[in-house]
Order: sequence, then structure tokens, then C-alpha cells
Amino acid sequence: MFVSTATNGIDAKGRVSVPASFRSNVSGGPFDGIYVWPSFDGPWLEGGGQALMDDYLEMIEAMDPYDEARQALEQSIFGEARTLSFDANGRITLPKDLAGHAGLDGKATFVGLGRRFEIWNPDSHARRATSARTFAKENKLKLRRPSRMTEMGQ
Amino acid sequence: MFVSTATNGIDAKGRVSVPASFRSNVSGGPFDGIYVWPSFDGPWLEGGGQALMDDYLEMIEAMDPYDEARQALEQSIFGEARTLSFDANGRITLPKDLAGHAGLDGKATFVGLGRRFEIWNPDSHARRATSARTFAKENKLKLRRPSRMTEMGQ
DNA sequence: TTGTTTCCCATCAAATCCCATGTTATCCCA
DNA sequence: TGGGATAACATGGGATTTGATGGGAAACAA
Repeated sequence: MFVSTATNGIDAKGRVSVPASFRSNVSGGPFDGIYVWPSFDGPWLEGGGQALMDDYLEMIEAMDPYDEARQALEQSIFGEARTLSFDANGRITLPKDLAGHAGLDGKATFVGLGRRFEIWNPDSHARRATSARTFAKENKLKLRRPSRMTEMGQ
Repeated sequence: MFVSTATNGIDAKGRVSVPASFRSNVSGGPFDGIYVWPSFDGPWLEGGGQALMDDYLEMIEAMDPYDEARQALEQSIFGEARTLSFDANGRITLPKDLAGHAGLDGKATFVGLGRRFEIWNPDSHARRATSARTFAKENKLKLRRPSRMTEMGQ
């Protein structure tokens, strides 16, 4: 599970270290890396491992093949996603267009969100974290257990 | 899984490089190439590897033999598809009629969509990507978890 | 022949690999 | 518990490989 927040530097080649705990979270499969795409909600990046993409594929394929929403989601997730594999030191190279979408310049903040994570400009993220905390406080009563227990692996 | 978008040039001989990640995605089988056919939805091409064609065959064979829809799909997919094999550098030669259907002229945009991919005129695709992003944002709630529980993490 | 397709080789940029280094966190033992 | 030893992590730069592309020669077809 992706948890915690870490800010790492982006070097002149566009390389950035992925937090070690994120890396160990996606290790094991044949693809040693992550999937990253621009959020269609705002100026940040969405990311996850193979398992997340498999889930999205399953959810999208459950939709009607010629549903316009399905085609838009296919395009905006799979069409925009990049496979970024780790180098020997656990870094990825962020393509310029992705860095541009998120306004990344020299530093990137990785935010673990359970089954997926986000990559933010550190300043933007600080502002968002503040407002999210307020919003969480106002909505804390919405946090409740599902009526029937469901299993969640580790 | 086919992901990401890449635009490559079409040379005077009609050759175009298939993105390396697409190639590795279809490698392994006896047929070293891809299947491509004109979309019956609009001016672009549909494509995939052997696995995709096997899936379509399975789905179509599950239909009644004289179902009109079955015959239309057989004709529009298998009847129109071409097998385009890679040359030593990973290029295919696009037949003129396929290039014509998609309005390809000098450049081709490959769009990974999970199990399959599409080939677009770069300008047409840019317009579609923009509208798809808006539409995806408005319809993201249609992405539902499958009813059966899945585990978190990788 | 004439035009077309397939194969082969050359080139250039970009992505990847490899090695070195500083810094922090963890371990281990007295 | 203190403190040195060790390992893990993040970072920088050079060397090497891969990927995309262009053009020519050989095989094939009309």
C-alpha cells in the first residue's frame, strides 16, 4: 500500500528517485517500474503499479464498449500513461510533458494514497494538504465501516 | 498492455516505426507483427497483437452462426484486417488504403488503449485527446470497482 | 524492363546503464 | 545506552545501448 509523502529532487536529466517504500510496493512482478499519467482533474500526476492498471483495465472493460465515457477514460488513462521503469538506483526519468502538466521544476512530491499515488509540485501540494485537512475535519463523520466486512489484503 | 501515445514519421515507402513498447508487447508468439484494420467508427485504425485477435475470435464464435451482427463483425474485423509484420528495425509498411482511411500523411500517432491500440492522424488525435480529457473528468464516477473484492497493493 | 517490395547497413539523438559519492538511517556490540 | 560499523537511500556525471529514421541494393512481380 502506498503511504506517506516524500519530496525528491529532479536532476538535469529529468531523473527523480521514487521513494523506497513505493518501490518495494510494486516489486515482484515482471515490470520493475510504475505507470504515471497526467490527472484529468488538475495539475498533478497520477501513478501506480501493474496491479492498479490491471484494476483500471478490468473496470473499463466492464463498461459498454461504445459508451462514450468508456472511450474517454481509455484515452485519458491508458492513452496518456507512461511506463517508467526504475534504473539501478530506483529512479525514473520523468518525460518533459508530464513534468510540465504538474508544474514540476527541480523537485517532486510523492503522495501515497493507498492503492495509488500522486506526484505534485511541492508548493502546490503544501497548499492542497492544508485545505484537505480542513475538509477532512468537516467531513470526518463520513468515515465509517462498510455494513458488511470486506477483505483487504495487507 | 498497450499504453502511452507516440507519433512517428511515415517515410516515402510508407514505412513507420511501431513504438518499441508496443513491439515488446506482442513479441513472443510465432507472428512477429501486428493486426491493423480500419475502425468502423471513424477515420482511424484499430490494431492489436495475436492475443487480441484470439479474443475477438472467441467472442464472435460465442455468437449464433447466422446472427446478422456476427456476420457484420466478422466482415468488419477479420475481413478488413491486415497482418503487418515488422522489418529488422521494427517498422511496418502501411498499405495505402489504410493510410487513406485514417487520413495519414507523413506522420502517425499510436495510442495505447490497454488490450488494443489505435493509429491516428496526429492533428485529429490532438483534438480527440482534448475533448476526451474533459469528458473523462465529467464521467469519472462511472468507473466502478468490480463487485468482487480485490486486494490492495501489488 | 519497370515498378514495387523486402532486406541490409549507416546515422543521430535520446534513453538507459554503470560507476562514484555524500548523507542518512539502521545495526551491532561493548 | 553510547557510538562506531554497516547498509540503505538519494544524487551526479560519463559511457554505452537502444530506438527512430533515411537511403541503397537485391529479390520479386507485372
